[in-house]
Amino acid sequence: MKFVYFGSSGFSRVVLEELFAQGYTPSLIVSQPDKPRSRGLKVLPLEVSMFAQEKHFLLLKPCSLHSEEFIQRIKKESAETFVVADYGKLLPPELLALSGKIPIALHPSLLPCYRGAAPVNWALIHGEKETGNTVFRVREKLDSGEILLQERVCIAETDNAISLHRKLARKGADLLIKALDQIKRNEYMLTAQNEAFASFAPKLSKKDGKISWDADASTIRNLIRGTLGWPSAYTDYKKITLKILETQIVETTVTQAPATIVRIDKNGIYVATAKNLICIQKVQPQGKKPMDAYAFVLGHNVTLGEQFT
RNA sequence: CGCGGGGUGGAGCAGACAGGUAGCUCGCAAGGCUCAUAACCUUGAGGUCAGUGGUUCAAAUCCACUCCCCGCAA
Repeated sequence: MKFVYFGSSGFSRVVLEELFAQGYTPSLIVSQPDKPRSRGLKVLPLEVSMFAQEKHFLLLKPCSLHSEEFIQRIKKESAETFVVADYGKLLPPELLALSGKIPIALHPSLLPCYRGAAPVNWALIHGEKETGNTVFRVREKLDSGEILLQERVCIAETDNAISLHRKLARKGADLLIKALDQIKRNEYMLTAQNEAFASFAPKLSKKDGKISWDADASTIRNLIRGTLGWPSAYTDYKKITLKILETQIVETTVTQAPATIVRIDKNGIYVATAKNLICIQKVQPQGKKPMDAYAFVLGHNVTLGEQFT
């Protein structure tokens, strides 16, 4: 079936790779324009664009989805459907109208929960035990269209934002394929979302990664899991900003003030929280590569009783 | 030319400003102590100090250039 793929991020790239691996190749890929990113003002293509270039797919990177030129180009494509996965912009009605059959999108949450830009991160931050994928009909309003297919996915205790994104992207591709086959045969069911249960998972910002040691250990650990990759959870030790990458909870009675280092051994740095200890196992100091927390201790004379800020 | 940190035995760091024997905390190896241990004690191996050129009697250290890694910002 001929379809146009809209996507831009790393998550979207994995989905696209899976579709490609299983023989579902879009006739055209639409990604976002290259943007200056990373240090040094370099203009780099986004993940989906890079994949498209590697595989020599037709690729468009329109600045505006409303432009006459772009609309005409899509019209000419006369695709049977559109597949959207983390494109990052809403598709305007005049564009959606160009999809032969219904346009569909993949969203890595159990809609109507966690609509928006960062559903996977927020599910982890909230300590959810379960999330999922939803394939829905693209409507003008964000993540609000009728549901075609939905699949539940367990969140493991060891999952983090990176592993869960990857897991959901792979499973999501399978779900999209199922939906594409249904659309092809005109054998799909649309179920309206229950607006009463809708919730929103907004884009994260750097501030969201700041650790409050006043919270309990599991809340802190969930933040660390949910923000891994970007923006990452961080705290300050003396003048150094530390990203906290891996932790473990140690259930015990805490007598020291939150943020106090109460124990150090080869497993890492044990820090007091409002409830239980959290053992920091892996960190990344600013300007450095990720390292074992104990390695950081060795080089920086970390001592008991010191506090993170 | 967006801002900034960094590259020193296997790991993390000090030494650099005020050039002059390669240092610290670990790890590793061998031995000892111990009921025992990730504890303690002895001893040991392991470095062209990212690279190239320059200054100098002498460069990890000063100067110039190059390569690589990372944080912020976007």
